[in-house]
Amino acid sequence: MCIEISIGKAELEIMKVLWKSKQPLSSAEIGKAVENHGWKRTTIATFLARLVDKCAISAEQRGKSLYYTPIITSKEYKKLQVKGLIKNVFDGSAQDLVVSLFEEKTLTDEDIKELKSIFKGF
Amino acid sequence: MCIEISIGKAELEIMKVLWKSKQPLSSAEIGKAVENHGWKRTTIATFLARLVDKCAISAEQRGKSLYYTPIITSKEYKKLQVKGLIKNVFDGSAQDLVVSLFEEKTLTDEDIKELKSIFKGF
DNA sequence: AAATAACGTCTACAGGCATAGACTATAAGT
DNA sequence: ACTTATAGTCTATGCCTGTAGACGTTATTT
Repeated sequence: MCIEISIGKAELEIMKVLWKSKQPLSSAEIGKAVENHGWKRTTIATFLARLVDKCAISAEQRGKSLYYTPIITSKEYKKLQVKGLIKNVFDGSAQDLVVSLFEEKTLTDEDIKELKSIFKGF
Repeated sequence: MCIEISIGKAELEIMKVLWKSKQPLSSAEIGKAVENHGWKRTTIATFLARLVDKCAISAEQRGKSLYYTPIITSKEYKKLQVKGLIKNVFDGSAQDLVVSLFEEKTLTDEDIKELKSIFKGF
C-alpha cells in the first residue's frame, strides 16, 4: 500500500520520538522515550508495525534489532495537518484559520509580537 | 453522555449545513443540501442521530418531522480544532503553527496582505 | 380502505486505531 | 546445554466512523 498519511494520536507520539532523534532508534529506545504513556511493549510494537505499513517510517535490521527511521518528516506532516484543517474545517480559507487563532486568544501578546516580526520578513 | 466533541468528517458536512442555516432544518432539507455526497437517506439519519447523541445538535419535533439545530457553534468547533492541532501536532506552540502556514505557501501574497492588516489591529 | 410516500429507529458490517496477550525466535548468561 | 531475557509477529477485542438495509409508523394520495 503505502499511500496513506493518516497517523493516529498514539502513533504520532512515536513519530515525535523519531523526529527528535537524529539517529534511527530501536523499539527498546523508543519504548524508553515514551515510558510516560505506560504502554505495554507489544502495544508499541504494534504502533511501529503499523507505521511501517503506512510508510511513515522505515525499519532496518541492525544486529538483533530493527532500527526505525522516519520517512515522513515532521515538517511534511505538519503541513499536511494544517492543510487538512484548512480544507476540512475552514473550507479552504487559510485566512479564516488565522482569524480563528486570534479570536481564540490561543496567542499571547508575546506570540503576537513574535508573529509581527515574522510578518515583516514578507 | 454528552461530553464528546469529536465529529467525523461526514458528520461535519451535516454540521456545516446546519451552521449555514439560520433556521432549524428537517432531515429532508439537510438531505437536499448534501445531495452531492450521494448518501442514502438512512446514512444521513444515522449521522443526525449520532450528532444528537454527542450533543452537537438538538432535535425538536415540529409536526411530523424532527428539526435539527446546532448546539456547538461553528466558531467553537473551529477553536477546538485549532486548539487540538496546536496541542497535538505543534506541541502547544501556536507560533509554530503560523510558521508552518507561511512556510507552506498555503497563504497567497494576498492572504499575507490581508493578514498584515489584521495584525495591525493588535 | 389500500397503496404509497416520508420519516425515524434498530441492527449490522467493515475499516481504522488503541490496546495488549500469546507465541516464536534468537541471543546471552550461567 | 539450559534458562532467561529480548525482540518481532499474529491474533483479538473494543470503540468510533462511514455506510446502509430492514422494519415500523404515520400521513398522503388515489
